[in-house]
Amino acid sequence: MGFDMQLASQFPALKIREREPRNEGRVATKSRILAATEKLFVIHGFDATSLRAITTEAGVNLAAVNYHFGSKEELFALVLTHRLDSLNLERVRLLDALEAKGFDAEHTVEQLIATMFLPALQLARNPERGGDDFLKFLGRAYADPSPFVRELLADRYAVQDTRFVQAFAKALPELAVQDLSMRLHFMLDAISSTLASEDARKLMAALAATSQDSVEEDAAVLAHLGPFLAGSLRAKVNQPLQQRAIRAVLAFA
Amino acid sequence: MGFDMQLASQFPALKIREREPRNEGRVATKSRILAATEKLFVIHGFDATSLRAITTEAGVNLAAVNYHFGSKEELFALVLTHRLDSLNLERVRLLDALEAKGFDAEHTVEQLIATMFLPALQLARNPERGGDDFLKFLGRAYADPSPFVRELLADRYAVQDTRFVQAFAKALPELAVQDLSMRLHFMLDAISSTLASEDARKLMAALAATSQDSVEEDAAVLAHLGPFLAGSLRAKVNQPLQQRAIRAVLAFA
DNA sequence: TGCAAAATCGAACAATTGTTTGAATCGTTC
DNA sequence: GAACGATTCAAACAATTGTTCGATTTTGCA
Repeated sequence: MGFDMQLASQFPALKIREREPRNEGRVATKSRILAATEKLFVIHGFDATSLRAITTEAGVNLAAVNYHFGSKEELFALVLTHRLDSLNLERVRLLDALEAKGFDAEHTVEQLIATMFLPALQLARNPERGGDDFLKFLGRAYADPSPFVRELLADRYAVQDTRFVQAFAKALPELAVQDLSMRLHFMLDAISSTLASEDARKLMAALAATSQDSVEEDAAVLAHLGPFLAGSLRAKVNQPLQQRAIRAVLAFA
Repeated sequence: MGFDMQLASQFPALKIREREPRNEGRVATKSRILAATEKLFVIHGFDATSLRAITTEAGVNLAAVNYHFGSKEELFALVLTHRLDSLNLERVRLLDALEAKGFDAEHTVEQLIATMFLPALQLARNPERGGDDFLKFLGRAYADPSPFVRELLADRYAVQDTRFVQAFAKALPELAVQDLSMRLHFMLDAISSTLASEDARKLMAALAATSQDSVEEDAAVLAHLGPFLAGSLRAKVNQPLQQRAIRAVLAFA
């Protein structure tokens, strides 16, 4: 799977032995730890997941984590970025392809939304890439109060975020940057916390259940997500009639 | 006061009398703990906030928490529910008032959204009720992985949630329950995680900054939030043209 | 003022945390 | 088979956690 190569490129400072692992045992220890980490972080978060819980789940010695990964934080960062980087690359690749081809003038927003979420949907259906467990993990990470986790995510997302913000700004020139920024923020917050929430994920699974093909599933989910999110992005601000309606509520407070 | 206390502890023989009114001492200890707890939970979350950090911040003895509140969990529950209950009561009261008066037929959704969020906006401006620190705290609590926190919130919100879901369902009869449920879920997730995020809160503050009056501030924020959220709730699903646009994206994946 | 109850205090508790150590074991190469 | 590095292992590390204890001080009411 070439995990060690990714490992080395992402964390050059990490102490990794020169020698290629030749037996199955070493690789198995590392990957068992990674699998157990992903599983347990999903459930309990970063702080509440102990190394002992991880090593017990993985069936390896406690010291193995520090030996192979250096520290708990490095382990966490590796588990997170390992899959997240490929997800983000795919997102940007898709955006590049769409921009090269040109968007449908009428549905640029829907297409941008589809571009943002399609890679995640595909990842969710592929157990090899972590499946929907990883998405849940990602959602948890977004909500994690630990400053270390927050900084890590901010770094990893900074680049691709600006790409999409620019694309949306171009598609919605009539929307003030303030409003666009707020709405995109809402959108991403909603998506990420939804990924972490069990019932919402079941709901989305139900939306896709009617379809057979996996491509059809994606299309079905996006057909529900897209208009909903696009509607929020396109809404006009500050219409006088709405203002009056809101003041009717304020009158009672 | 702090000076006298220091003197008294260092030289008990001096017996300095700080003639405080009866309960003031007790209440001061309790409320100082509550204030410190709110502040620190906001920053670090439930697990990562130690009782020692709380008691140091509050300037009280470590044992005071267990003496006055029983346990860390009970302290947390008290801090949370103390303010949350009044917030939810206000929400439902406002909903009752609006339903009694009758909604504007054209803007029921905007009015419902205003009803949901106005009490929170008012609380945010009132330091006596916790100010926006409490909202931030609430947002954190929503995202907390600790099962104890999640169960606590589920209990507290179950009742009022159904009230609003029913109201929205009545206002949006053409929307499938599945979709309404998903969209409301998204909306609440977005709001709660936004409350916990520093930059998003500044953004909302900027929206309100143009106004003088506090009522005008609320109106301004709701004028930006309302259409945005209402737009998402009202969006039509599954339009053929949008379907085609989405498939254009799928073609690249 | 005196006395019981309430409150505060320092100290220690047992449990758990991430990490380190040094010896034992395994696998590969000479 | 010997040597050597990589890996595993049990054990202990120091630090931090929530909680409890008994003594002391403060307070409220007679």
